[in-house]
Amino acid sequence: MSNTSSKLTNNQQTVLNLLEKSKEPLKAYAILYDTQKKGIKAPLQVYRALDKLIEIGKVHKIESKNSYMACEHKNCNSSTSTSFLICETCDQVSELTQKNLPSYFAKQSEQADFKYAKHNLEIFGVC
Amino acid sequence: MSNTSSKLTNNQQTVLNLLEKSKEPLKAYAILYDTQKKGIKAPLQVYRALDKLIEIGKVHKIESKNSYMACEHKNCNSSTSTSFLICETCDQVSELTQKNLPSYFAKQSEQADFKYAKHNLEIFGVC
DNA sequence: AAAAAAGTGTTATAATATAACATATCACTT
DNA sequence: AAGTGATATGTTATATTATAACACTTTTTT
Repeated sequence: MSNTSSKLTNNQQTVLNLLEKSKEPLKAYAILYDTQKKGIKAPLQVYRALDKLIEIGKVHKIESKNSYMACEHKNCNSSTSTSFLICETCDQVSELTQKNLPSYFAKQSEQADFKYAKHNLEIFGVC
Repeated sequence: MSNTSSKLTNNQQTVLNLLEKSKEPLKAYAILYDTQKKGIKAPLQVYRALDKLIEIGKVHKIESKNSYMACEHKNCNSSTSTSFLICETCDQVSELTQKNLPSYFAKQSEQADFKYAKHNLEIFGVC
């Protein structure tokens, strides 16, 4: 079965629903706490759901915060590059949607003899 | 005393020396292990040294790898933005030195009604 | 020398994440 | 519809990463 059409399992859907309702990124153990009533009982169940959701591009990890957020883009189905705007005042995170970032970074990388594959960009500031 | 002229303490110098010798970024507990002969015995000693070194800009954290590396730039004394080229083949990490990245990101951010302050960029590929 | 600031050493513990394994479910082929 | 392989689950235990708290020491400034 291809990733892009995969139906989510119960645990995956439970975690995704929670993340989609949240205004800020959530930490794994916060997700665990908030999904206990839905039958998720152990960290591994959360991490496994997150792994899959990240793999299919529905969720991104914000590395500098060890937090996870639902992808804001409709029908996203890739888990490659990510670009975030992280508000240091209100903790909200939004995605920067710049189609040309990869090519820009590819060019910059090339000047350093480096072959660009993907990136993670975290911009901090105030929204 | 100003940060820029601060002499390092023994623990700080020990950790910095190790990072400067290393070809790849090191994890905190690897640093701990490698500095035991120099008298560093507990995780906190490592983390405290790292905190200070990061604060004065001598060390950067690579968030996606929970690893730390010495800054490659001479006389670096700031701990603001960081930009890395991370080789997925050999695990080496180098810093991208692009003076114009901050202004580029500031411009991109502005288009999303976001006030840029600093950034962390991690580019993955092959060196 | 006194006071303030920064760093140390130590123990304990918090927070984040994965290993291992037995079982169950899914979805495709025949 | 049964067999098969891939994927997901539930569970316990444990690994990895990082900080809290506290008494003490050293350094810097006054």
